[in-house]
Amino acid sequence: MSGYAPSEAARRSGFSLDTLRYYEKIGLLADVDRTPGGQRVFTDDDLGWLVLFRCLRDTGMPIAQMRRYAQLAREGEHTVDERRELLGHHAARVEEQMRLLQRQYDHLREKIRFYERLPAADPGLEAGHGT
Amino acid sequence: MSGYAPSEAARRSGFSLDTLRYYEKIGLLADVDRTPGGQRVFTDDDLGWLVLFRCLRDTGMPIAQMRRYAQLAREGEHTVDERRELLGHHAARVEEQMRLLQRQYDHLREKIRFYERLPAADPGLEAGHGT
DNA sequence: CTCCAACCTGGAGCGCGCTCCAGGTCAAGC
DNA sequence: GCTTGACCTGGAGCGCGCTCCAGGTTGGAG
Repeated sequence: MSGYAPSEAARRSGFSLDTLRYYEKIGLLADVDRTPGGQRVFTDDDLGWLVLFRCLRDTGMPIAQMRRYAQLAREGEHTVDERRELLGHHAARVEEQMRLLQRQYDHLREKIRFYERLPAADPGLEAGHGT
Repeated sequence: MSGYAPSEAARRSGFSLDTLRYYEKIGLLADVDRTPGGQRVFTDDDLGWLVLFRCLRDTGMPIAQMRRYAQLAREGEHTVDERRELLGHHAARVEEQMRLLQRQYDHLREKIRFYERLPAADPGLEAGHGT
């Protein structure tokens, strides 16, 4: 149920092996278990963290902030408020990001609609900036 | 109506002066007008391009692809199909990007809801991976 | 005519998030 | 016991998209 080889953890998390090692090196993942010989063994808990990191990364959180979150979580219960605030602020930024993306997507779609009306079009419609 | 100093173009486009020069250097903006003394003068058409570049950039298009688009547009009418296709493919990627962002945002919100139920909570609810 | 802020060029440097490499170790299957 | 593929470490390198710098020029205001 628990105890995954590095390659298995990579497969399950979708991060590369190098990225997993990198995340440990910079302190995102801490205290990863080892075999007596020194090879990593990832737990379900580690995989849970990786799911979270993927979520935060995909929503554009810089690694420094993920590190801060992870450190707070390791410090224990008394950092709960700060963690909630950190995630809350991030969520607000993501909302803004989504609005911007939607707006620019609409622009893009409009531009494409312009092209789609062209085939039957009069030359002379060229509306600047590359049509 | 037309003919903006660099600083004015920067203000209007939201790109820095350095970025404007960089975009010209790499061939995104081509044939920017100059004063006899060599200083740039941006036209409304240039600003139109910059609006487009901002749209593409904000939606995650790599610069190399913007360059390709701009070059096609400069080559004339016969590249219209390819340009439409390029934008269409990009739009599809953007849609995927929006879906992912939404999904991860939902995850994030769920995590935050967990924190918001904590204040009145029993200790012992700590659900791993940093709560 | 003088001043000075805005502009020019070529090229180096940076911040981010990995990714790759060399040279060595570990461990499961035969 | 041997082989071999997965794994280890430390550190260098990379791709992207700018950003900054030095050292010099321009051009409008007074």
